[in-house]
Order: sequence, then C-alpha cells, then structure tokens
Amino acid sequence: MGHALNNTIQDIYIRFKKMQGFEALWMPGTDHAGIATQNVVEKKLASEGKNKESLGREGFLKEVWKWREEYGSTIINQLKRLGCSCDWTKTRFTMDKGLSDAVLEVFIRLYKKNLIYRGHYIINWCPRCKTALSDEEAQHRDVNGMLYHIKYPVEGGGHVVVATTRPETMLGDVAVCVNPKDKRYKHLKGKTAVLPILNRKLKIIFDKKVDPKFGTGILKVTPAHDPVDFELGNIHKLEPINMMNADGTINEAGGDFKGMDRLEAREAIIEELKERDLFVKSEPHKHAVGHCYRCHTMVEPRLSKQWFVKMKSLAKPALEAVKKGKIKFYPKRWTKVYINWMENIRDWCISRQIWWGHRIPVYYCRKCVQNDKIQNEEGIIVSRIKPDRCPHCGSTEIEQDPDVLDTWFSSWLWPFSTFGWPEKTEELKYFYPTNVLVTAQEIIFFWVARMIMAGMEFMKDIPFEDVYIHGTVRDDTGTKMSKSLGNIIDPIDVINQFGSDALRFSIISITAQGQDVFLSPEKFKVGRNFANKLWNASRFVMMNLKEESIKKDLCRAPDDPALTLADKWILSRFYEMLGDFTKSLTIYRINDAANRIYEFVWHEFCDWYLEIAKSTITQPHTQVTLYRILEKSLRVLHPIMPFITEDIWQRLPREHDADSIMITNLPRMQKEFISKKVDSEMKLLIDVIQAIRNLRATSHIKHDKQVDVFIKAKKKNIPSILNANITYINKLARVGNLNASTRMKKPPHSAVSIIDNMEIFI
RNA sequence: GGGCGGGUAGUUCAGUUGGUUAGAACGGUUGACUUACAUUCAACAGGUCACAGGUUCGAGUCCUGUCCCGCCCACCA
Repeated sequence: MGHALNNTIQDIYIRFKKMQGFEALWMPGTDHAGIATQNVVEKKLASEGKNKESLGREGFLKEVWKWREEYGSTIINQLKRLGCSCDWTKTRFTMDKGLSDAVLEVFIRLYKKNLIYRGHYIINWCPRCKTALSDEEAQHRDVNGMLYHIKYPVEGGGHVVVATTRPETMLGDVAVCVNPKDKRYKHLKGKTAVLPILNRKLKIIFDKKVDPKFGTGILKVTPAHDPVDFELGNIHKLEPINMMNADGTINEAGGDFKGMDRLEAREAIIEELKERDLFVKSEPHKHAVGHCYRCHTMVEPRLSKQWFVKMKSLAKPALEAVKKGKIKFYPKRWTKVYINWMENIRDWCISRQIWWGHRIPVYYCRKCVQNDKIQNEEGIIVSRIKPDRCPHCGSTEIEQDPDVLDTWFSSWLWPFSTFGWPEKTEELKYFYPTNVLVTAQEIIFFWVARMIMAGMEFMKDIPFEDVYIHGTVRDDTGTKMSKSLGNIIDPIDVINQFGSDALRFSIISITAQGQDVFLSPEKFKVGRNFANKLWNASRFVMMNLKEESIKKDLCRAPDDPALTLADKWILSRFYEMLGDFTKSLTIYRINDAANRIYEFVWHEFCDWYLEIAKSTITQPHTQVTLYRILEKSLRVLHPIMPFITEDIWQRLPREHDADSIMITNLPRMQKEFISKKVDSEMKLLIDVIQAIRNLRATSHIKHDKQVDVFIKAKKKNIPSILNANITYINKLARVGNLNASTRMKKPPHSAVSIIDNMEIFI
C-alpha cells in the first residue's frame, strides 16, 4: 500500500503537468533487490528440495532470472492497475545492460579517485542472509536485554567483574580494559586476567574509552565483534579472535560451544559460569540492537574484509546543493534530517556476500595474494572484464571477487544511468536534472541522499529539484504495514473491491502533507462514494443534455444577462476551486487539492446547483452551465481519478479535438468569473434555505407540507435579493408564500430563527 | 544521549503568514424511497484545542516550561 500511495502521488503530478502542457516523463522501473530476491529464491528452492550450493553460482542465477521473469512484473502490473501513466517503452531494471555498465564505470572511476577501498573492519553481519550490511541496512530497535556480570579470575589471586550484554562474545575476548583514572582498579596494572572456561590469558589494558560509570567499569575486549573493542585492539596491538561462523554459530575458537547458535551459546555459557561460581548477576538492560532490514534477524558486529566507499568528499557538494536551496524537501523538516546525516556521514560498506547483483569488478592474482593478505594493492586488478594476466607478475591465475555490490550502488545512479550515462545521450541532456522525486522517509538515506551525491559527482549537477516525502502507511492501530507482519492491505484487493479511482482518491484525501497514513479497508469508501456521486451526477446531466443547446460560447458569460444567479455562482465557485486546486498541488498539499474538488463537486455542484438546475433544466443557460461545469470538473479531477473521468468524458458531447481526456489541457483560469458579490448573494439564499429547513425540522413539519415564511431583514437589499430568487427558496425549502421586508412584526403562532441580518418566521 | 512528529468532537484527523461563531469524515440521534445517486438527501447533538505560565487589542496557531504517545539517529560494553 505504500507503493500505491507513492505511485498515486507520482501519477497525479505526471498527469497534472501533462495537462498543463509540459512534456512530463515518468520512467518506470525496478531494482533487483539483491538480498530480498536472493532470499525469496532460496526459499523457493528449499521448498523444492534444492539449494543454491548444489546449483552453483551460474545455475542459481539462472533460477533468479527465471523467478524475476515470472514474478518481477508484479510491480509493473500493479502500476498499470493503478492507472499510472508511465512511459512503458522506457521501463528500466537495475540489472539491465546499460545500467550495469554504469555501475562498472562508477566503481572504476571511484576506485581510481581513491574513493573506493578494501578494508578489514567491524561491519554489520546478518547471520541469516550471511552477508555484510551497510549501517543503514542494520536498523536499530530497542531490545529489553540483560546486562550480565561475570567474574574473570586474575592471575595471582582475586578476580575482576566485567559487565556485558553479549556473554557469548567472551569466546573472542583478548583483553580486559579499565579507565586509567579509575582508582578502584589501579592494582590491576601489569596483571593478567584469565578467560573463564577457555582459560585464555587476557592482558589487562588501560584506556579512557572505558566509562567507569557503566556496569562495573571493566570492559571485556572482543576486537572481532565490537566496534569499540576493535579500536582498542588496534591501539593496544591485540590480535582479534573471530569466534563466529557466517551463520551465527560458534566456530572452533569457541571450544566445546562450537556449532551452537550464538544465542544458544549464550544460555549454555551462563549455565556453565553459574556452575563454576563465576556468574555474579544479571540485570535488565534496555539497549538498541541492529536488525537486518530484510529478514529482521539480529545482526552481529563482525570483523570482516569488505569494500567501502569513502563518503566525506562525495557528501560535500551534495550537502551544499541542499543548503543553498537548489534541492528542496517537502515538508521542509526533512532538510534538517538530511543535513544532519550528511554532516556525520560514514563510509559505505558496498560488498555483499550474495550472488544476485552486480559482481564486484575486482580480480585477484593468486600469486600476488599470499595467505589472503594483500600487500600494497598488488594483486588487486580493477577491471571491466577479466584480465588475462596479472599486470604485476604476469600470472594467469586470476579470479574475480566473489561478492556483489549493494543494490543501492546501482540505484543511486538511477537519475542518469537510465538515460544511457556515461554516454551523452539526447535524453540525458533533455531530461536531466529532473523535477521531482516522490518517496518515503525511510528512503532518504538509502536512496535520496546517495542519488544527490552521485548526481553531483558524475553529472556535476543535482538529480532533481524537489523531494516530496510522503508519510508511512500504517494500519489503524498505527503499526507500519509490512509483509512480514501480515498487516498489509493489498492494493489489488482494494482495486477489485472499490476500484482504482476509489483507492487513489481515498488514500490521497486522507494523507496530509508528510503525515503518516492510518488505513483500514473502511476508509476506501470515501473514494468509492465520491466516484458513485460523480457518476450519478454525470448521468443526470447527460440524461437532460441536448447537444445543440450547449454549443454556446461562455466567454462573455460573466455579463451574460441570460445567466441566473445560480449559474454565475457555480461558475464563480468553480474558478475559485480551480485556483485553490492548482495552488495546492504546486506546493505539494495534495490532500487539500483532492478535498477541495470533492467539496466543490459534491457540496456545491451536486447539493445546490443541480437541485436548482432541475427547475430550469431545459433552458439554454442551465444546459450550457451544467455541461461546462461538469466537463471542466472532469478535467480538473482527472489527475486524481483518471478512469472514471475518462469514461464519463468519452460519453459527453465532444468539443475538443482530443480523443482522450488524458491529452486535454486543464481548464484555463478565468478570474473574471470569480465574483464576491455573486457568492455573497447566493450564500444569503443558502443561509435562508437552511434556516427554514432547520425550523421545519425542529417544528416537526412534514417534509411535503408547504409553509409560509416571513422574513424581517435588517438590510435594505436583502428583500430584493430574496424576491428575485424566490423560486429557489420555494423549491428547496418547500415554501408557499414568502414575505420579506425590513419592517415586520412577528406573526402569531410562529417559530423563529435568527441568522445574520434577519429574523425568519414560519 | 541527540533530533523530529504528534496530543483539537465518541473515533480518525484538517485548521497554511495570530483575526469574527474552531471544521470535515466516520460514528450517534431524528426525519425522508423529494422524478441522478440509500454508496443518497435533510436536520440535530458532540470541543476548557494535553497542562501551566508568558507575548498580544486578540492565541488552537507565537515563546518558555511540564506531562504523555510515536518515530528517527547515536560504538555506553
């Protein structure tokens, strides 16, 4: 449903801009969603009793492509069902040849600029997906964990107590650390602690990174499984010990715990510590733990050799572009979020240990790479194609890096790679930079920020001017909709039940700018009922329309003596609405635009004008006005409800050359129709009619009984306005005789209602 | 720890730069098959705008503080 909201917004703008005469291009496309897709295909294989290892890399990729052909069109089909007016001939996919070439080009350029490097660092590791993740892909959630206090014996007698949330990582401990200023532990200087169970000797080191106030003030140091510990390890020259396999099980470093899952090992270790009387206590401790954004498994910080992009220099121009206002966020508040992130940006881990994606264009010479330790870049060959020989030693034993790139490493090039970059194509010249990016807040870091960086780096220009951030779609309890939680509302189901237009209108009308959307199936009735109303109103107009009587030109209409007050009023209201509608869309207040035309069509056109029109339906002025207002309203509404407006429009008498409402223009603004005087006179009538209806209802007068009404007005012009339009009052309020004047006594046995400037008696 | 969003009718929310009587939808009550529409029409009831101060002729709106709810970011193990 998030996609439905997103795509509806995009389609509204594309249609709106097209109808304003612009050449608006909506290029549809999809990314290859590396980890997610690989997971799905692996699951599918598992259900067939196969696995990717037995198929081999090539065989597996064949399966993924097959899957993609079968199911990959789902998103595109949804777009079509929604009515999205994309240019389908330009559909792109991140694994297309052209886009893949762009990825290679970018990798090589950044590598040559020293902005891509390979390094041994603590990264976020998903034990289920068995791959590294970027910082953004590890989503932190508060977890009610435990802080465990454990005794570590000290050689020569005594012990220290360390505090940890992940006791299982003790299997990788290489030291114990205290703050040098902590007086409690001065005596530990020069001593050695002993790791329980494994009996590994642990150096006791001193570093001010340790907060004496936290826990016991003693930190166990696990350089291979914690970022701070890793730094400590570097500073104090400690050799890290990796105690975990790729799947999160304990490896041979863990002695008897080998083979256990990390969480299983945690329990087992605590048990063992208890038996040895080394367990002090555990206390509840709330802390944020990273979770894989694809499978929600708890990620493990893990020392690993990965490829990174240096971000600082890329971020600089991208930051400037936003600070200088070249790119604007709507709502504005996201600007700060963006700036804050960009100013604190960290290097981007781009290698993934999966098979589905763009394979890293790096080759290693086996001879130069000894013992898996690469010295001084020798043995690393970055190349578009596999080189025959190593340029250093001439060896032919060359193999490609097995990893693929982060999916976002292709997505961030989208605004220009889709137009054929690095070729200087006509399309690229014509359409870049683009105007607007519509997306959700969770995508700002993943995609928006990176697209801006890539645009500035490779195109030397912004990729888009406006970034519209819409809210998150939640269910009616406020929980984010997601497949894994099973609380999604499938847009296709809604379309089948209520129709595309109903879906589009409903979701737009309840989405205030940038606010989250709380959805329940009930809410789609708004749009359905509106479509129904519009349909019936149109049916009524068409039933009564005589084609020859609508040919009249309305251009000189503001002064046309044939037009009645009601005619002038609905025209005035229409153009006022048109102005508001256009303005709201321009400033990305889409729900205002939707609700404005809803209000106009339902409560002004249908409730009042149509009712009034019934009594003069055959007269030319009514015929023309009915037709014009309906036809123009359809065009205004078309960007939001393309299907029903097209259908009705096709049935109406034609006055345009266009074969479809899609290629007509929005009604031209004609301010001369907007009249305060007309509006206020009509409002007077409406107020009177409502007051009379109110009196009738509260006096329990049968609805079909005619009543006589007396009105005492405080202003001289009121009686004449009322008398001039007495037929409206007679019909809409079921009034027999109406007597209005500035002087009047309260008639006997009457009920009274007092409104602005008059008293009404019946 | 830092930041952001929100607290307005029974419910879900609008309320743009301060300006008459704070709006809508849904729900509720009452009445109506009024010749486009019961997926409808008419009418009614419902609010100390979280709380406390302040600025102002005037505050739902601006300022300060407090209390709740939600979200994001962050290497206190």
